Amino acid sequence: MRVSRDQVLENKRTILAAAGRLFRERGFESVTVAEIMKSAGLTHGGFYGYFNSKDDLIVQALADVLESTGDLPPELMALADRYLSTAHRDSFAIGCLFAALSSETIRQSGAVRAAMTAGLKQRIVYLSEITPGPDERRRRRAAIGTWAAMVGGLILARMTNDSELSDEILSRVLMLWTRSVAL
Amino acid sequence: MRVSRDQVLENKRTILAAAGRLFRERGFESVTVAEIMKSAGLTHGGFYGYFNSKDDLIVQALADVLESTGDLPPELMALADRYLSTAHRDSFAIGCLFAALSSETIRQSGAVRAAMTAGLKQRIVYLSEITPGPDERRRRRAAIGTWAAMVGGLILARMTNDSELSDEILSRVLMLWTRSVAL
DNA sequence: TGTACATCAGTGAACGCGCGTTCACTGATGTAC
DNA sequence: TGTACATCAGTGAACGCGCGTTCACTGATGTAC
Repeated sequence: MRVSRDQVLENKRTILAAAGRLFRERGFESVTVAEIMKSAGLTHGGFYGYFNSKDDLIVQALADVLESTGDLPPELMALADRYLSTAHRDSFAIGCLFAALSSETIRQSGAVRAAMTAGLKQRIVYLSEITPGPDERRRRRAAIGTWAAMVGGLILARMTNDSELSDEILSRVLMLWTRSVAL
Repeated sequence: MRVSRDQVLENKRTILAAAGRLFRERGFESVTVAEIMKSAGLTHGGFYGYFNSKDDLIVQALADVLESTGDLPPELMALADRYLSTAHRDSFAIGCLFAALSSETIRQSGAVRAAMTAGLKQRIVYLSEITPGPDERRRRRAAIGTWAAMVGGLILARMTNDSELSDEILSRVLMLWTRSVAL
């Protein structure tokens, strides 16, 4: 059942996208290779034609998600508004990789952590650019603080099973640093 | 090989402490029941005399860690200084539960998430008390923002495998909100 | 352009292995007299 | 207080099950003429 070369390329993209979604939804460990392949419309046996191991897939899937950042708002308020929205909180599968997988990444291989680190650096640079401030050092410092608060807020809002507290965390984190940016 | 009732109570404490350490170090899934029991000086077969399941142990171990908060500094600066220290970043096993397990907790059972939520509420209340501010609403809002930034900062600092960036995140998050508190 | 063969992407059964959980057994602790 | 028996915490072998990974096979694609 050989398929065309174009089909191979498309299959790889499909597998990576499925893995990116599933990992964010359920974490690295509980998602199986067979599930990912099925989600991509294939059987598990073909997996090792595309990747050396599950770990190899994780690295490539993370890089894939981090590269295709989608449409980031070019303005800080809009970005924070969207990032700290209940919609983002409730959509793991297509949401922020850091909020979904950060504490699991800690225990992954060096290659996985390197992929996440590269993405983190990109985001800090991007945030620095759209953050107001008198000079680059202070803009970068503010950007790191903002990013930490947003990621931490989203993670805590997702962690709790008390929906009222969850909403409160999102809105208060947003409110708090909105004011500090306005200063 | 029956043991005394006092020994039973002590064994349970030992098991919970070992589980608390191991889970923070390596996550819920990759730590095995046998490992936990061995770490407590017992064999795995005895596990189900103490707990109904691994999930039951997770719930109890989290509650155990969250109750024995240890010695929290009564002053905000000291707390943040310690929380965002490189020492805390590098000691998973005895460090903050939220930074170590937050994104894994999201996928756990309702009972596990409830245990973490209770701990989260306690911390927010405690932080509100030691946070300066004109009224309670604003102190609580500041406390939630501070906590989000601290947890997020620690998680991102642990996630990256670039030690320079990691140090930078810790120090800049600390610096940033130190200034906002001082305002 | 059409045909014959070589290549190789995908299939699905099978493999080890490790894990959570169960269970018959052991022997020290607790109890009744 | 001392003795005889019942209890039950702990042991370690065994069980299913699911997972990552391998492999012989299939048949459509790509290539050489």
